Amino acid sequence: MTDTQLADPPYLKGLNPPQREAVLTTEGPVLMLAGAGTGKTAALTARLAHLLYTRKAWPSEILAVTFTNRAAREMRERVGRLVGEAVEGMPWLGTFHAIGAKMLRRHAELVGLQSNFTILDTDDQLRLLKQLIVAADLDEKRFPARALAGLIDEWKNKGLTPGDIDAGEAERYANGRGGELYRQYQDRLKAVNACDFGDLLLHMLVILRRHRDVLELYQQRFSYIMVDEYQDTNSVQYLWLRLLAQERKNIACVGDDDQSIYSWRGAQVENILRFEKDFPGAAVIRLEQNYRSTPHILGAAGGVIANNSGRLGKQLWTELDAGEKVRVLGIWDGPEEARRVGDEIEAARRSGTSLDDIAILVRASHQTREFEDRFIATGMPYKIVGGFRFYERAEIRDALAYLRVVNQPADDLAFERIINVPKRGLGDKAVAKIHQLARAEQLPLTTASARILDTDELTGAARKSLGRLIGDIARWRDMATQLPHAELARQLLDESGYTAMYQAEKSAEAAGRLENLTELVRAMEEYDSLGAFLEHVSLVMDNEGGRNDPQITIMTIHAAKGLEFDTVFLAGWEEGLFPSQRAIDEGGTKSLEEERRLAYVAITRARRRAFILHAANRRIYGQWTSSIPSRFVGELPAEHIDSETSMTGGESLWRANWSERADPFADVARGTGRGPGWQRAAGTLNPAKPGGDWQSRTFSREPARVVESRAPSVSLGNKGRDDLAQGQRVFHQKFGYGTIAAIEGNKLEIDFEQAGRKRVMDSFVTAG
DNA sequence: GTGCCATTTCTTTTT
DNA sequence: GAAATGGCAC
Repeated sequence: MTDTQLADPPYLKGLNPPQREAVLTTEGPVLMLAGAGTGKTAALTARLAHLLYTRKAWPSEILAVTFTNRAAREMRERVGRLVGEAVEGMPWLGTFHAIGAKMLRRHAELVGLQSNFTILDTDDQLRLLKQLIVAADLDEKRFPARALAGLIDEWKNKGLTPGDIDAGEAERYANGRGGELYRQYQDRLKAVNACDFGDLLLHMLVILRRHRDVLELYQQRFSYIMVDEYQDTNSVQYLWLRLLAQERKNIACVGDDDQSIYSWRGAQVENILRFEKDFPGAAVIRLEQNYRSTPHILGAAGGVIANNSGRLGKQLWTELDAGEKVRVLGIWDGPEEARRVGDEIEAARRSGTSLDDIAILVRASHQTREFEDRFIATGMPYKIVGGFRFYERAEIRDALAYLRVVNQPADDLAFERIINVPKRGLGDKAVAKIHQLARAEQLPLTTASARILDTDELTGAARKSLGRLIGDIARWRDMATQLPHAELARQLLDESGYTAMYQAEKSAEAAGRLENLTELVRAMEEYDSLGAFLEHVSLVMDNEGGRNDPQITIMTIHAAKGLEFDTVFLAGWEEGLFPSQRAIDEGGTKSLEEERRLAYVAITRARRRAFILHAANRRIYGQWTSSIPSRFVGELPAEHIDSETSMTGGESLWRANWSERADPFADVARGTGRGPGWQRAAGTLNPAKPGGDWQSRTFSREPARVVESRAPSVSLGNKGRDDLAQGQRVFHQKFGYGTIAAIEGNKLEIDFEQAGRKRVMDSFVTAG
């Protein structure tokens, strides 16, 4: 044993030369090109440990960014194992969004927010946008909120504020009104002291650009910057990093261009391809020894990805034994796929593989269902990662909305969500009135509600129940300062009648929802404050509720990135599903190459055994449709796979349908008009069946209905009114004409000709 | 204002 | 096939 080995700190043990180089090259820019399974995380964590161990930096001086919460958690754990307690002091290890949120809370006022701003989820975001679309007198059918949300997200990912949107960009929504709506949306967010996911990064970028002092503060603080999955950074993230690294240039980025699968979220593979230009003199280190997979698995994955163009190119190699070939199974339909996977899992379990080492990976989250049905029937323990997540469940979001209203009075979206849940007789009419007042006076909905109670705008029942709600909220806010927040949540759910609502409903579903609420309250106990808990919830949509007995993991390929399993089942490798129809129809080669990278990521998750399945028939939108095997199946090198089919009539029927065609994909690729490809594929399967009916259905749409003008009945600025005086005749939507008897601030006492004397807000009347 | 039934749309992928 | 929306009766 040599001295150097003796002197080696523990974190260098077992690292190969390039990995060591990556760890020890601490100064200056470093690009680590790390293929799948090449020990990238090991190198990254060792690097972190090295910086701490050699006292080059304090834990709080290292910025370490990951993409997923899981990756952040894993890194924290692994670093913890290497350096112990010190990891506790690493406040800047996390996802881009978590770090963005943390910074933004400190500087919120610079972009017109308060530091307790709410982070909106997609649901809130869509509701808000819908309101704006309706207010702008647009047909929400023709211009769906989703489309606008996607566009705004895209802009934010590019680092564009409303001011940066030119006419050409704005043209992409509602005949050029996209920019205007974007601005309105941002204004509304500010008004309710909220921001969306994109804002966490965009606001911070704006701040770093505009405020030199803030930028310098962080440039000083972060002696070292590390970025995981660099190939998935989008423009804002890139600009962010470039600003922060500009001074010291100690930035280490890790990535693999072959695993770039987030371009739909604005990721720019170019960022990684351009790194050496951005940071001249960068050390480029390649990790090419694969420690994860057998040669057959690597060969299969390599054969597929080789069909892509413009790759940086890496030569992955392994010392492992050849192992088993990848098995390609052609089966009849979706249920058989689930059955077949279940059987194979049973067999694997009998031969000693733990269920924890097995994963089923799918392209789209709805595919998990088929497996769930089967596994529930056979009693196979499984867990679904992604898909429907804990914090996205309706009851959880309702409960959170209550807490948000308590935590942040201006949270209008949360208030809207719970105002009539459980039902308390406050329907559209009442809500519209509150809205009207809130808009006219620029008030949060809760304040507007309190004010409207002073008037006769609302009738008996509604008024009473709104009064009670507002009173409750005030009381809960009071309680929040005294009670532990979990206890507050318990009482709140009780007193609001929310739990009672589900208790009254005696279904199994309701029981599950109540359980979820209990779990929510339990989870809250782990956080220091209500604010901290809500922050966690909005950034981490998953609840890592601990279960320890072995179970199979079912998840999307996207969710699986960065993970590995002994045995992996890749389901649904059919044209139209994987690659997805969208990719085939719209994105051209670029999208198809991304799908192919997804296939590459999928295969390389496997350590020892991989199964690839494709079904001939599948139910899509509730209709049975035929599909042909994915082109990626055809790209698997023959020497690395074993194919079999369980189709009736064996290989022959399969061949009769597909193999005789020179190019089985020609029909699909050519297409015959718009519409889902499986329908086109079905058409080619069954030429006798006319393809016209669905087409005519698509095109014989009735002309879009003209939406009635919904101009606000009262259009007022937020200034007090100087057009009203005692004795003046005024008009009120509900009470009709009347004469002002008294004015008290913005409250009016009016003698109505029909309705008698009432108190109303001035914003509800027009000078008559 | 609420509840029930008919019609329509929808499926990528995540922070 | 399901979930969300829209129309209609109570």
